[in-house]
Amino acid sequence: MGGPRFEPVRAVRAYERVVEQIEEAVESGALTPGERLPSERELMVQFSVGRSTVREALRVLQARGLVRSRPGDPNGAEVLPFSPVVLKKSMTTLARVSELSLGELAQFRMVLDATAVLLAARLRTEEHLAEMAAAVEDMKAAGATGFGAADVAGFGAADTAFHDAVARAGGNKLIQVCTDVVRAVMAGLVEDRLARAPDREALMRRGVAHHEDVIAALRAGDGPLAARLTRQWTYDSYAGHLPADERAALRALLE
Amino acid sequence: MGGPRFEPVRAVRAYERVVEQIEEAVESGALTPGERLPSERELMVQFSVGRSTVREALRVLQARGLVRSRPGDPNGAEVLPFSPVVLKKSMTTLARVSELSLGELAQFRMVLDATAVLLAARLRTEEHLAEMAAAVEDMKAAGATGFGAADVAGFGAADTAFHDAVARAGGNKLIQVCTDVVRAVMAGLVEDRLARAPDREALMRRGVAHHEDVIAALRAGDGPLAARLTRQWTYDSYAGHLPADERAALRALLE
DNA sequence: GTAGCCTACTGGTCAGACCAGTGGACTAGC
DNA sequence: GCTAGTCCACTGGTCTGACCAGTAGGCTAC
Repeated sequence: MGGPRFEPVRAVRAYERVVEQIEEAVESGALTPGERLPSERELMVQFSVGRSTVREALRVLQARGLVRSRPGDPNGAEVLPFSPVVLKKSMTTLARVSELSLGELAQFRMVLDATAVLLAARLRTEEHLAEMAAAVEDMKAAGATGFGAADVAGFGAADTAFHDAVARAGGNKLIQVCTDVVRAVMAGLVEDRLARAPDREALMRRGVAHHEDVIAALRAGDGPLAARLTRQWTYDSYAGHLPADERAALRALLE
Repeated sequence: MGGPRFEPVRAVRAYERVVEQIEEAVESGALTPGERLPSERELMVQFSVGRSTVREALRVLQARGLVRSRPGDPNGAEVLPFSPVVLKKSMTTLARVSELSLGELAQFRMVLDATAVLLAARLRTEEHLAEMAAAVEDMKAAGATGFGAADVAGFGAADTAFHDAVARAGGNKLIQVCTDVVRAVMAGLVEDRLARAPDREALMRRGVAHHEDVIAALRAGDGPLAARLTRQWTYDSYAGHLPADERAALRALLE
């Protein structure tokens, strides 16, 4: 302990203080989603700063997904409910600049998807099961009409709906958001490969069968079985796209 | 298919196009971390927009963690390496507004930590093991000098260093970042409870023993054992802070 | 009663100005 | 020759004032 510890003085910009105050109001619940902020000209009076300062603050808040502003709107900026788009954005950035490999994404997803179904086996309701069944029906429909690009997209949307229902049934919002984000990132990496796969018809059929097996396991309350099925499915889906070392690592997670 | 599909025309703001171009340059690697952007006045010429537009674009890029600008810097804004602070920020927001419970965080962390050690058992090098051992020594040191608030903080820092080394050994950057973020969020939720715990001395001692067990398992290459130890440790650490239903869900993940 | 216009707002953008801070060039002193 | 100090060109941060296009609600004329 050598005397008083000085901290570097950090110039705190005016717009940062504006951001802080509004952010605090939103996160503390003083401003709820759907409510409106005062107009920029009103805010510049309340904070006694210039309009450019207000605007920069609003830009930051918008980038964080807290508010949205529309030109011409007679009301001010709208407070938004939380949405994972910012999380998705930063995770996509992480994937791009950190060069996340497909294998790392697959590991992450395999583990979290398996956890989601394990939890869902305990907590699922009939409504959840019905939603999953409906999603599987959509997958069948997309598979029945043909196997063009639109159908592959529809199949993917139904698949997402299925996993979303599972994640909600599991009751863990963090897992729900993260698996959703990673699914989107991975879809961006392999979508064209999948759409052009010559055996995509067989793949889709096996996918439907797999999801039905999972629903059956969830209905029976057999979490470990559902988790095993999910892990195996993830492995089967991506192992073919991975180099040998990443494939081995993924296999190690199968248990 | 009913005729051409019209998309809603979205007014694309000028600053958004500026953001896009710079973002693309950064993510594609045309601009590498440490490089400098031109000054705002130079950018406003290159993009032929006003300075406020340039500034709003830079604010957005700064909020996304891509650049940083300092007043008075004769160079322009600096391109930053990826850092998980934005990810952490949005996950913290998720935790606050979505009311993520401690149980959800614990589930997430238990599963990912266990995965990290499982992978680390396969891929760990002697350097990784040495780093982990050093972190454990730091934990011992923090525990030996006393049990004040500063020592608890030091203990936590060493604990973070340990888990960071494990995650790096596992080779999955996504898991590394996510566990780090969640650890920070959870620490914010329970730190005061932990610092005031009357039995924190015993807790810290058991923590040291646990981490040494994990290192031994990793050295032996026994991933499943290391994973089991990790899960159990997470459960023991947080079960006491959870309501009954969340505790039961967490126990279900122990396997 | 309704279609259309009018108007008072909104946010988006620009131009220009000033300030405080930075860092490099330049210079005076040793 | 080298250092300490000054100076200056330039930076980002902020404010002012202005204009435009878009929106919504009220008003008017049919």
